[in-house]
Amino acid sequence: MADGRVLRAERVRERRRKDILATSLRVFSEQGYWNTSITDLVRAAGVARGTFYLYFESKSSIFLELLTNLLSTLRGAVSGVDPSHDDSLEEQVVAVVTRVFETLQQNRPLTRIVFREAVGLDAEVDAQLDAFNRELRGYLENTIAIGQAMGWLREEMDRSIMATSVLGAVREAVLVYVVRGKEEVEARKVAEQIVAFSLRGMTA
Amino acid sequence: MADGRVLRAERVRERRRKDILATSLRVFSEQGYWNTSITDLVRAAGVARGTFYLYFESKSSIFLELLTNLLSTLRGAVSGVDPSHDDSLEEQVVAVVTRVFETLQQNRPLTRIVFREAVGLDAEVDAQLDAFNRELRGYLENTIAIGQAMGWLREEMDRSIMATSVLGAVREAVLVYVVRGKEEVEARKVAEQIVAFSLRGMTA
Amino acid sequence: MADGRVLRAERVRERRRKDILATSLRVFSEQGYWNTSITDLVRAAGVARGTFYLYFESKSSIFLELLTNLLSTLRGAVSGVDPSHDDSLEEQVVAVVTRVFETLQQNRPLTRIVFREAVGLDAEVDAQLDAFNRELRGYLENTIAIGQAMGWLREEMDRSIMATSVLGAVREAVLVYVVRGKEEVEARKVAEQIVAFSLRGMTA
Amino acid sequence: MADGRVLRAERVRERRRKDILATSLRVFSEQGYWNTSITDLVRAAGVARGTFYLYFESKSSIFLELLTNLLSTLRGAVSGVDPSHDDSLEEQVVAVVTRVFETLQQNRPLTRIVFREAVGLDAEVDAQLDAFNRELRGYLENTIAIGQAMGWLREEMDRSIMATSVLGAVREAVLVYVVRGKEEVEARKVAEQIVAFSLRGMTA
DNA sequence: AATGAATGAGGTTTCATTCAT
DNA sequence: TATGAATGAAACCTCATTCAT
Repeated sequence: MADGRVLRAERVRERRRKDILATSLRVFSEQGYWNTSITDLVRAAGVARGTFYLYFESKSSIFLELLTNLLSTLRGAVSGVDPSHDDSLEEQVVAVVTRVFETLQQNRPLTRIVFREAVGLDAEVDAQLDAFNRELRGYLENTIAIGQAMGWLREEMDRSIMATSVLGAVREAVLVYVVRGKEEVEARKVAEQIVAFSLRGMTA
Repeated sequence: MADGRVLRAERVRERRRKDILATSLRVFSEQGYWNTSITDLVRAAGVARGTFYLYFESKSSIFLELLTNLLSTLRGAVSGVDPSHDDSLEEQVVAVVTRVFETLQQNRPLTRIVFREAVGLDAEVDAQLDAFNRELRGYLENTIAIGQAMGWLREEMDRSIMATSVLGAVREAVLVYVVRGKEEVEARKVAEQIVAFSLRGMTA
Repeated sequence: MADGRVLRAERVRERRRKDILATSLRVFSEQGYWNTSITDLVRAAGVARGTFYLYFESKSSIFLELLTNLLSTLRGAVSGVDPSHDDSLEEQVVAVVTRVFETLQQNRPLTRIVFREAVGLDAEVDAQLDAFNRELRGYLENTIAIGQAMGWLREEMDRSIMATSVLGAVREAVLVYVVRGKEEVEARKVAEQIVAFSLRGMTA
Repeated sequence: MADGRVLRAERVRERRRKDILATSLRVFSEQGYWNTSITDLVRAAGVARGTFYLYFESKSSIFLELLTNLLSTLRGAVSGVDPSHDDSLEEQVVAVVTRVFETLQQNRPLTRIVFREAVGLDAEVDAQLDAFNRELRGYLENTIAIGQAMGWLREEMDRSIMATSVLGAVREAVLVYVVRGKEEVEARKVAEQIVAFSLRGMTA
């Protein structure tokens, strides 16, 4: 009995937390982080000022939580390539880029904020983003190294430049087609083209 | 006589304006836009609070001016390719990217702010950035169109994706080597590699 | 049966009330009234916030109750002198002061708070303190009047001043030896000296 | 010219500071420190909230300043006794007590707050009060030592108790006649009686 | 009776901008 | 023109108290 009550309370609490997170996300994405006040957040969530602080420590902490969620979802979308896999390496890379793209498409508001103004917001936020960027570059350089070892990718090209270029191409595509773009594009198609571009370039 | 006085006053005025702009740029780049107060700016410039408002309308307007300066310098660095020119098209593109890169290297503090937190700061700032981005994409798509017309670049690839990828590759390189990087890299070398990557891809 | 249940509930209730009072006293004395929050009190008592309000009306009311307890204990320690008693008047006064001193020593935490910050806390608290102070002065002036009537104390001295001085001497001793002092002093010895001082002064 | 302007501004500034101090003192003494908000202070002073912070760091800092003022005035009123002086020692002590009393009478609102709620308000405030109390006791014990050396005061009495009792008598008199009392009493008369009490006691 | 989530008034402080000098 | 004191809206956050469960 008592347990039932406690459990239910727990669920309600969790639900309320999610609500505040969700409405805050919306408000942040509409107004931008710096132009959003705690007042805006609580008004949107329909709770009292104090209630906000019952669930979150501060404005930056709720943002950090939103960011952490996105990054962890993204980490799930990124997986290493496997030369012994049935699929070709190119197909595997296309699959990863597609998943990343889809993940971001499914989290457009959040993607929008993170891409627009996450940088320089807060020391902890910066640290998380830096860490994620390092992970991404590490993953990319590693993948490129495998490709080079297999004789698939050119040996003479600087790995750092290649990783940078690929990352930039993907990032810009996200900016153009997810953050700025109005209508949704087909993730797989974009991914295929970016990968084709990255592998074979533009020359005929 | 009076004219001399007026002229001199004009020069003094112009000089002071430049001073405030320069010190504000430094402070913004050190602390970030949102963490910088008018107090910080006037203290750094050594003028009174009121004086600041004699020269600039508001905190966001001085930032807008700094941004406008950078964008106009960048516009100068970007020039169209000319098929009838002596230099090869690739050489011309490398030259443009090199100039852009060098320009940003020479304006590191400003580049840093613009890349980190210019977005979402203010409607006018956003508009300027959007316009510039559109210009860049337009220039790129145009260049690609020329390349395709000459049979130099693949016909079957989506121009928008190509423009996006190239722009992203350059932007990321700026982020990595100018904004984040500690030591200065050789602009020409980076440009050559990005262009090589973009034209011929990574595959052997 | 039912009666037994009711009685037991009553006892539990009383016990819990005492618990909250006791832990609150400790917390108040450690942190001071104004630096103590209801959160501190309920955390220390191990009850829910709402429970606190089942037993006490407000933060100031629990303090008032603590104060009332101390004052009523103190009232018990103060008793009138009796000229027809076997003990000398001086001995009787020494006994009273000793008892007061001991009472306060036994309630150091409470004494500490009352002496430090009871004043200006709340209208009702102020009223209680005023009433007690008036009682004390009344008792003292009365005792002095008896002494004067018996020819024991000087006629020409202002009774109000004498009462004030004695009260102040005792109060300061409490401040120095109970509130501020680390180690416990012997109540009787202090009492004897204060009385000696008050009766015969410092001159040789 | 410029100097005149600067000087005048300085004076205005100083005047405004004094104004805020004076009205704050009044409000504190009327409502008590803890029941007074910055809003109360600025409303009473007729300045904007921000203006307050132009002159004072915080609520506790303005209180600290008021306290420091009173303590420094009091320090001026307390001076050592001099056995070789023409006036008798008793007369000298009476003079000191009178001056202290008068000083406090002239600063009734401030005296009221300090006596009522200065303790436990803030670490720095506590430190100042502690230091002053130690000074007072030191001065008193020293004076008593001189009296004992001259054979004027009893040797067998504990100096600490004597100092405590005298200090308490004076403090209580201040409480009764300055802090609580409605009409002003004659400082000299009270001082004479307290000193008489302290020197020769109450017995006939 | 007991709980603790929710409330919202009110706290202190900051800061972009104005304006009298 | 230059100054910097003054402004006051609005920021973030706390906490005594209430109330649905």
